[in-house]
Amino acid sequence: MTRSDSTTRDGLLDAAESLFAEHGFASASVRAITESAGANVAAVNYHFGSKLELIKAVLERRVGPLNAERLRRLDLCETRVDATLEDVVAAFVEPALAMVRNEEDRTSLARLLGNVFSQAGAELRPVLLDLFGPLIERFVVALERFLPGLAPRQIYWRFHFMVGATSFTVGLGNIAQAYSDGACDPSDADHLERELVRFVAEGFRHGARAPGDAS
Amino acid sequence: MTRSDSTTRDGLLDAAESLFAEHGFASASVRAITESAGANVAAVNYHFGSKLELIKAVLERRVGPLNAERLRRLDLCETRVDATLEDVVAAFVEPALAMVRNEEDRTSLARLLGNVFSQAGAELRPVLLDLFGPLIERFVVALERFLPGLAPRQIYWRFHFMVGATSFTVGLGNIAQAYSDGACDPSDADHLERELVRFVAEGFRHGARAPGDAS
DNA sequence: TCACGATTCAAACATACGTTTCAATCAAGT
DNA sequence: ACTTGATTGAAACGTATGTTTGAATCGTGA
Repeated sequence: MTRSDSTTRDGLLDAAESLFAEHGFASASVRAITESAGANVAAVNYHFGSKLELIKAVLERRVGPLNAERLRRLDLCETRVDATLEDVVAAFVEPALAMVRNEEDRTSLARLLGNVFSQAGAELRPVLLDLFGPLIERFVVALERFLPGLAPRQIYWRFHFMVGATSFTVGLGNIAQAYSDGACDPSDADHLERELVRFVAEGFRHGARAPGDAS
Repeated sequence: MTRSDSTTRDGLLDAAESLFAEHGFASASVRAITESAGANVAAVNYHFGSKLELIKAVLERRVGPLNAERLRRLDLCETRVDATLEDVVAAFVEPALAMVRNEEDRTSLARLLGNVFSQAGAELRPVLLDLFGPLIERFVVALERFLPGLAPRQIYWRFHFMVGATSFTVGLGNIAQAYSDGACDPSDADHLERELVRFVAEGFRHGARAPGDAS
């Protein structure tokens, strides 16, 4: 059995992802993870070297494809002349929301990624910056094209607000259902997507000139 | 020495707050907290009963006054006839940002509150809903007045987005400085406040009629 | 001065943690 | 069938965790 199709390894990643999402990185123990995966306690250290490396592997397995999809959609925005600010925002937001879509297991990957920044200790911060840094650069450049007249710090801050609103919604959208007495329905993904994209786009837009307006 | 002016008790709250913010609830140990407070290991269990009760006490000490201030400012909005949507948003956002303002110690209370929702395990969720439930109700009612024509679920979702953007900024505003190459300066609180309030207000506003317009 | 409740202290409690060890087992290659 | 390297298993490693204990200490009112 070669390293790339080890079912134990994948089982550990799945179990770890689920338990990290449910209890946080620190509180999900190696023992709970290996037991949930039906593997031996030593399996984590054999396949990944340490718990920290396990965390990195879990993150990279999800964040990589997610950000790749975001960039793919951003590319589309930049080639089409009729693209709008909403399209750029959707390129960032929708791939994240798509992970919660039709996801019966709410304790899984979605909440994990939503809370990744908040839960990440100092040792994970560099890893996250590596994973998100290039993405941020590309998005800010694209946004500048759609938001002439805004200072860089304004674009960066508003981008930050977008990340916050998106992460919070992906990670904790289900609690909105609780405190709104059911008015918020996270399973109505179409409505949620539309609301979030327009909320963010309008927030971005204010104070900027129309794209192409050089006045 | 009466219970209300125990310097050990307050020292524990201070130390716990700082360490919770820096390492998270799970990773900050009772031993590290008591040592940082210059107290005995048993002090936490003597004064609070358990680590979980300590966490609750730390939260209530900060969230109580914060939300009281938010409601005080919301009252002002509801009595003044010339209040705007921006004022309502500011009533929610600014008291939170004020905690980071002029705060040299970035590892302290601010980040703690920003990440409270994400870090809270299942056992803290009810506590948070108790602390924030009434606040949310009041704000949603106030927002409905300024946003006629919006469905309740729209107001609730956008409120959710506001909480996300605010929490993320309060808790992790310093990382924006990192990935923006210094373009974002969290110490320029005036600019940050203005940007966040307007971002959120414009996000709220879109699709609603003007206040008082019954068409 | 004494007594009493409140508080602090060092020490130990039982349990959980991440990790390591090394023998047993397995899947292929020869 | 035998060897070899990869993988798994049970057990133990050392350390850290939250909590409890019981004696020592403190402040204060009688």
